[in-house]
Amino acid sequence: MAKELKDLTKRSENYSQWYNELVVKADLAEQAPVRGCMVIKPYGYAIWEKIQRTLDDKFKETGHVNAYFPLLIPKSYLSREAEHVEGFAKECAVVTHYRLKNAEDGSGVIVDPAAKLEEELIVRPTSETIIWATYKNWIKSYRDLPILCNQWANVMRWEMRPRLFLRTAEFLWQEGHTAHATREEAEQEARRMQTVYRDFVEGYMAVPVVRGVKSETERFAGALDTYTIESMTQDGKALQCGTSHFLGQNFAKAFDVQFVDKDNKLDYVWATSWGVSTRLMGALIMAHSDDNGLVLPPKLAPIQVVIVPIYKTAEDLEKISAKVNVLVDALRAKGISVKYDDADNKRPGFKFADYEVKGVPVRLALGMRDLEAGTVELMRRDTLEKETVQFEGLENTIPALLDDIQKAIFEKAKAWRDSRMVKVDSYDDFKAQIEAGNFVLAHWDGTPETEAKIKEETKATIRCIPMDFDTTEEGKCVYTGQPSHRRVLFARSY
RNA sequence: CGGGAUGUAGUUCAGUCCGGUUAGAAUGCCUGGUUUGGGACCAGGUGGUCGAAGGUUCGAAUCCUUUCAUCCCGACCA
Repeated sequence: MAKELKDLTKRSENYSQWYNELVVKADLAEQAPVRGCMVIKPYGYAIWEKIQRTLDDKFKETGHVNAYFPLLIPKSYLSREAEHVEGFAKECAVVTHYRLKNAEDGSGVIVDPAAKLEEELIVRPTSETIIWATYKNWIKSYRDLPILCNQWANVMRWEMRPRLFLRTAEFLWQEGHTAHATREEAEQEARRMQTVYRDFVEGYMAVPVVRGVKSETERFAGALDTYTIESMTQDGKALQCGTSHFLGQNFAKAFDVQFVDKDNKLDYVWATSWGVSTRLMGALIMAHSDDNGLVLPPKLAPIQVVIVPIYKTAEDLEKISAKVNVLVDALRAKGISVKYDDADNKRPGFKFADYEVKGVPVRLALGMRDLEAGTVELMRRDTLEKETVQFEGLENTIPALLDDIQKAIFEKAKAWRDSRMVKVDSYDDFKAQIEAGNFVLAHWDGTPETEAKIKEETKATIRCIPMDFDTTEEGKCVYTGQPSHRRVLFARSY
């Protein structure tokens, strides 16, 4: 580990390459020796764990419980809901056999043809089908409702073009699946989880998002409504960070899940499903990082403060350590994650660069000069500003500094995103603004045909109909000139 | 699955057009020493069945055929 770590491609030169290099050099993940799959390395996983833990708490607060359903789904389940199959069939991995054997010519193991499965099994691309086949047995009466389950799991979608964190054949996620007695309650649940996601992504990841509802074509396969939160990457594309679906009674009907209501009438259950994945890591990286590497919001940084000693002799190091250890204990007592890197086999300059690539929010450097003057050099990763401050009292100022960095990162990302969200009223302007990498608010006649034409001609899709700000306004479709009652958000996307 | 490119050391690549000593560089890694306030330096060392299979040839990283894999641009997608 050394020079190879840094020397990132500049973001402006080749965004994809910069992103890939950053993921690898920041030690977050790497390509697995399996097609389209990813190894999440300990440092990357530490961030994911923080995301997991925080979200899981939010789910519990909103009354949800965790459960686990099988990885393998009988093929026939998938075909129960017509739209659902159509959406996922093309990207499913299929298990056809259950045994290997040694090849007779000694060339290794082969699939045993005698062990062919009667019915093939699908590696879950999502769990609606297996879960609804299970819920059928759990639900008889309105007294069994609502069911508010979540599962943390891996899923597999045989994607054509994998990209670390953003799109891999296998990914980790969380999928909530709820069952309700009434339509209103289910719709409310779907919207509630969308706001849970928004609050998390903005509050913890410091990534600003546009909350909205998907157009018919962009909807989840089998949903009546898909609610989304969309973030912006630094190359001006939209990234779907989380989705929450109102599934209506589609799955209940497909899996025959009926319950007896208070009036002793039989009805189908109302459903939602919602999820976020390790793609959030991609959103995080693409929202904040700079040419020096990752920039992590303090709330998710595995290491919030790193301390680097600068010394010549073992005695010097001892003196520095004695002083630093007191601070380390004081900070840890306040719940701050601190690393004192006194490793003797790397030089300070190397450590500086290394922790910069890894996005550690605050760095303290302490040498003999500081020891005599009672000072310390403090650098914040988001601005890269260095200043020499008094050592005494640091344990009191650092928590506030971390809060400050958290806010600053969000504000910076938001200001930048806002500056790239433009209203557009002509198709020429529309094309120019999309080409420039902006989010475009434009009138649309509401038809899938127009949506498809625009996508074909500009590669821009409707990301959502925004919900957090009012876009209601009379106007004319930017493409057809037909009347429109509100603007919708267009962008190119990942 | 269409269009383009590339497979040579852990990594990034040179060498391939025009076949010919023992296949190179940088970087990493290991050892020793000097260093240490922004990615150290010197010396020595380790490391490659040239993606795989077949063919042409006295001789193949280099030419031919087949195949596999990866990357980029599309289509698909959290």
